[in-house]
Amino acid sequence: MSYLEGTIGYAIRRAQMAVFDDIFRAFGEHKITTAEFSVLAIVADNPGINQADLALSLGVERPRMVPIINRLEESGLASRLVDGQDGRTRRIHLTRQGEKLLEILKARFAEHQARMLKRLRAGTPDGILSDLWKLAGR
Amino acid sequence: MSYLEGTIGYAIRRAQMAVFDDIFRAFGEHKITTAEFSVLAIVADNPGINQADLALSLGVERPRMVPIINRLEESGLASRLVDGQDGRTRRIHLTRQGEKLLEILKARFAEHQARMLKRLRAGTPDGILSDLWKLAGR
DNA sequence: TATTGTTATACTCTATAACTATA
DNA sequence: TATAGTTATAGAGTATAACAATA
Repeated sequence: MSYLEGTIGYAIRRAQMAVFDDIFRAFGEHKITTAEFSVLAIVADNPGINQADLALSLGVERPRMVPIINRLEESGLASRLVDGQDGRTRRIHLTRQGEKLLEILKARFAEHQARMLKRLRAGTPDGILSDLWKLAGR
Repeated sequence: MSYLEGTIGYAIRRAQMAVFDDIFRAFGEHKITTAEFSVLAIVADNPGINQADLALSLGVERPRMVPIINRLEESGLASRLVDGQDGRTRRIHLTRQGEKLLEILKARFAEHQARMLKRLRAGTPDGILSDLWKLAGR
């Protein structure tokens, strides 16, 4: 094992590349990014959440939300609703179509996660580095 | 734990964000990116490696190497040497300065990795998800 | 003054395709 | 034809700063 392969930083990067690749393939024809999927999932669990809180949940800055929610809105998956009490905040909800798509994506995601857990079960358990490299597909 | 927090994909993204953040802070005033550090480390272990093989090692496309090695060369950390036998390939070597900086960065990196391993040892061991969230700092 | 959402801007990371020089 | 490196280009993803509307 090279120096780099013994570092958590490098191993986690390679693992994330492989995991995200598998998710993207799992979503297939729906062409939904992991960021969009995350927003759909959070909104489903927190109907009416605003964009600032969404950004906080995802650990990104507020402006990041604008293009993501724009695209979800344009695709008819989510909607912005101006709050009755506070005209500044937009409350995000899933449309019926968004809820339906999320169910499909969650099923695909479950298959993906099962594949990843299967990789982890392969070989002998041996700590985080070994786990990360298993996720990376090695 | 929310639906998203139970997914490997989301946990690994948050973990990578936290790990890379810690590395960047560890490198501090040297302002070296993880990609540059990776190249320095691979070249140190494989003096004379060419750019195509570097790209292969890192799992990125060849054009990615150009700006990275440009910057290392401009900073006086690495050098391109046209191969004597094959005029197409450039053999990458570290300069004395590059070797010296790499030693410093490796020391900083060791402290970083110790911090990460300390996080992993916190609490009860409970599989990859728990490990990833520990890396993420939660 | 402070906050929500937005716009403007820029920078990094990344890939693909096409080019050049060599083989 | 094929390969190594490069250039050109484009598209994500991200952040910061400044703005408009609202509180």
